[in-house]
Order: sequence, then C-alpha cells, then structure tokens
Amino acid sequence: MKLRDSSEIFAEEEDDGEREFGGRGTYIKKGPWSAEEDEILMKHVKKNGPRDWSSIRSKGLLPRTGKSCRLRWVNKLRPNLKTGCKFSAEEETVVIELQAQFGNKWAKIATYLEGRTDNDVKNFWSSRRKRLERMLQKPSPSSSSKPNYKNKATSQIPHRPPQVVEQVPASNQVEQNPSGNNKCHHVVEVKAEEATQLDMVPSSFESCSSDHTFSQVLLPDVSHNQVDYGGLLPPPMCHDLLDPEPFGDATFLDLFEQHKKPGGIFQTSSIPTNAFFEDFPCDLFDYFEDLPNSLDK
DNA sequence: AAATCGCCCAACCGCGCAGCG
DNA sequence: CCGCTGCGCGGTTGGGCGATT
Repeated sequence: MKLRDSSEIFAEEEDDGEREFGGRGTYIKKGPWSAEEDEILMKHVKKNGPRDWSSIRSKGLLPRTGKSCRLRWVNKLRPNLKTGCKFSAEEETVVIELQAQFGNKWAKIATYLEGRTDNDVKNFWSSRRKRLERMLQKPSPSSSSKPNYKNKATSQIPHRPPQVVEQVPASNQVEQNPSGNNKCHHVVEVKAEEATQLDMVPSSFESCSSDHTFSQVLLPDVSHNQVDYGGLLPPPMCHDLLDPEPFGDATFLDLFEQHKKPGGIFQTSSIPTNAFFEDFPCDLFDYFEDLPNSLDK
C-alpha cells in the first residue's frame, strides 16, 4: 500500500469540512491519526529526534499541532511500547505503590514501567478508580445498573472456590514462607492491600450478616509494607485510603478503626464464607487466581 | 436482534514551567 | 523584568467495542 505524502494529507484536509484554523490561518487537523501521518511523524523523529514538534507543522509536514505530534509519538509511535497489552499484576502493583508515594504524577510513575506511557498509567488508574467509586456507592436495589448478586439466586452466582481465598497468605505469614519467592511475595502483599481498599464498601458492611466475617488475611497491617521499593521511600499509605471524599468526613482508616472494635466486622480471623465475596465482581479477585501452587500449602 | 451498559483507550484541552529575546 | 513560544503534564472527553439485558 502506497502511503500518501504530506501534501496529499494537507490537500485532504482542505477538502473536508471539519478543518480548524490555527492562529496563522493554517488549518489544524484533529482526531485519529492515519498511517500516512504516522509515517511522516516517524520520519521526522528519525531525522531530528523527538523534539522540534512545532516545526512539523511550520514546515508543512503535517497539519497537526506540535502538541498533537508529541503526544502521538509518546503514546503510540515510540519504540518498545507495550501497546494493546493489559497491565500485568506486577505492573499494577508498581502503579499502586508509586501512586501512593507520588500522587498523580503519571509521567513519573510511567518511568518506572518499561513500555508504558503516562497516558497508559493514567487510564489504568482512572479505570481502577471508577470501579472503586462505583463499588463505594450504596447500591439501590431498584436503580443499580450492575447485577446485584445479593438479589440473585445463589445458583446464578459465579462461585469462587473457597480455596482461592485461602491461598492468600497473611502479610505477616508471607515472610515466613520458606519458598522465598520474592515476586509472589511482592504481588500478594500489595494485592491484599488493594483488596482491602476495594473491599471497603459500606453497603457490604450493611448487607453482610454477622456470620459473614472477613478474614484478616485480606487486611494486612499497612505499617508492615514489605514491598521492595528499589530505593524509594515506602509509601505511608495508599491515597485512596486516606481520601475522605468517598466516605464523607471519615477516611477509610476511620471506618476501619470503627470496624476493628469489639463487635466490628474485622475483629475475627475466621475463614470467610463465599457469601461475602459474592458481593463483588469476579475479576476483583483475579490476582488470587494467579498465585503459584507453592502457596497452596 | 436490538438496546443498554460499562470499560478501555486515543486524543484533546488547559495550565504551568522553562527558555529565550 | 516581561512577554512570547514551545513543551510537558494531568485532567477530561468521546468513540469503539464487548458484555449483558
């Protein structure tokens, strides 16, 4: 397939009715990039390096702003990008930890993840946050758009085998694991923390009957974070947990403290029943299925 | 089969910062 | 010092698409 040159792309822009004019009377193309545009941009970078973005338009190479060109290069054309590849559990762990430490410094966080862009990280976090927020909203039986597992017959619920939950080691038990698989250790530890965040659903507290207790294995002591930060300062706490916004005036920790009190939901370490977990979507526990067999014992 | 919902992701927008004249 | 310009970053939006109803 023959790619068009820049003059043809400009000509096309002059023909279509959606062109937008820049400050100098030149039109600026917006929207999806074509293969031809990518090709031209690649050539520019090959020749000049990833800089002089604004000259791409001023030289008449592309009807795009320098901003747009840079973004395209950084997010899609740069070599060694993991495009179309979902975040691995390990990458998720890194993002969660670094977000707790740096806040929403996506560009900085992305530098710790090979092949990921700030946009990737931002989108990942945004999706995760939305999911969390959705779960934090008190579900109304009549208006909930998501399936309300509680209201469905048990036979329709995609059951998670009990052993899946039991595979998760307590944070202070992992350290004693003689197998010493650091990678698994790392993932399990932080996943437990994330599960803690996601599980802080007030509606679940209410819907959970008293015999549906939540195992402490999913409530690691956040002060005993065992992740290797590679020289970075360990995050004091995930921001999600400290952000009072989802909980009104109380932070997650406030709620957690309340529920740790005698009679609270977290005081026992008994094995949870499936019923508790049926409140959550299956993929919430995807990490647990990735646990190695060595942790089965 | 059609409608609706939810997720993912590419791309744009606005703002702040740095460099330069 | 000030204004201009380019660049980088974080926030937001809108479309595509698969899953569900």
